[in-house]
Amino acid sequence: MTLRAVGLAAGLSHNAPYKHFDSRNALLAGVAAVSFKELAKAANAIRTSSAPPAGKMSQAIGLFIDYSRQKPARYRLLFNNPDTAAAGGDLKASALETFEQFRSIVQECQEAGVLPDAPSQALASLIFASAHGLLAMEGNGQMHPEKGLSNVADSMELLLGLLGSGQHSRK
Amino acid sequence: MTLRAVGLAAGLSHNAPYKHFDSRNALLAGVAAVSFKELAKAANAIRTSSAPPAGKMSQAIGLFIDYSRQKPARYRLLFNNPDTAAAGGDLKASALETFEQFRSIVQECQEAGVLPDAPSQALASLIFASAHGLLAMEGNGQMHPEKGLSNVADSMELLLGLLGSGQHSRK
DNA sequence: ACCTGAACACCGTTCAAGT
DNA sequence: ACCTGAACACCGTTCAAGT
Repeated sequence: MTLRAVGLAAGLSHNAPYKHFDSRNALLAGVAAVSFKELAKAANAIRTSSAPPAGKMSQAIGLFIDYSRQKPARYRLLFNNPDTAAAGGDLKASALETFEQFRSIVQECQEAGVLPDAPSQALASLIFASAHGLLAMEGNGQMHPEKGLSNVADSMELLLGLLGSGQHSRK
Repeated sequence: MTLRAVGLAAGLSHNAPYKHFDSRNALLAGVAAVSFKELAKAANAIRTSSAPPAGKMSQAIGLFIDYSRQKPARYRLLFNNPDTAAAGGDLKASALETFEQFRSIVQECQEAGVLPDAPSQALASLIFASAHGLLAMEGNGQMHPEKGLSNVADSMELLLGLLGSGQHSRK
């Protein structure tokens, strides 16, 4: 993404963006902030739905997978960018809210006996990091069938299945 | 990394690199190729050591963690770069060999009953992707203690512990 | 208040020319 | 065979100037 292309797309000069943002990074931080707000909203809709815990988990994972595939550059901006991670304010708040929705779903799964006992934050972080790693590899084109890893969704199902087996439902 | 800096560091002109590599990407692919060869060698040393399977697994994970921390840019070049992933030849061969060493260690762990039954390739890919996701987040500065995820090694121990529990040693 | 145009210091890359 | 210097088409950023 070049600032010159942004100006052109807006029908303005190549440095018109500077009248609205301090720098290229500031513009990207603005984009990341509104994107994280959307994502937090979508995650909240999943968490507050009437689906069973395991269903919410699948939907949440699906949300990240779809986002990464439909908007790969945006996904990288949100989840694979040091500058975005270093930001504070609204951006950080929305990012933490998104994670909190996910953590809450993990906790529901634990209470339903489909995920093992462990601090829900640590387990949620681990599951998210796994999805993130798989999506990063897919985005980089590292998903070779030779590695037995040709599908993010299947890999996440394997993970959740292995974590879930050995659990007993406490319903 | 700029080609001009490379030329300067070698005491040559800014475009001397073009006499040895077709482009900036080609130079980076060359660096990636030798780096993957080193990594494959280190992974092989771990696999053929006399440590128990679980110990080899810890050492292999530690190898990636140390590499990411000591040479973060190199780690990203090897594991987070579309151009590197798209390369073939020596580079691809060394990358696949590194993965094969890791897969073999995973299989040993399965046979020792410390990792669950599953296709070893799929399980190895999943475990590696998890480590990769955690390392990417650490490298981006996304490892906030607020998320209960302040340490890559601890998170991987949690993963391996959860995968291992429910297994019975078959020795 | 918002925008433009020229300019600056960088890039990767190309190419003619040197030894 | 290997290297250099000038040049080209890009960047992000700055700044004086326009309305």
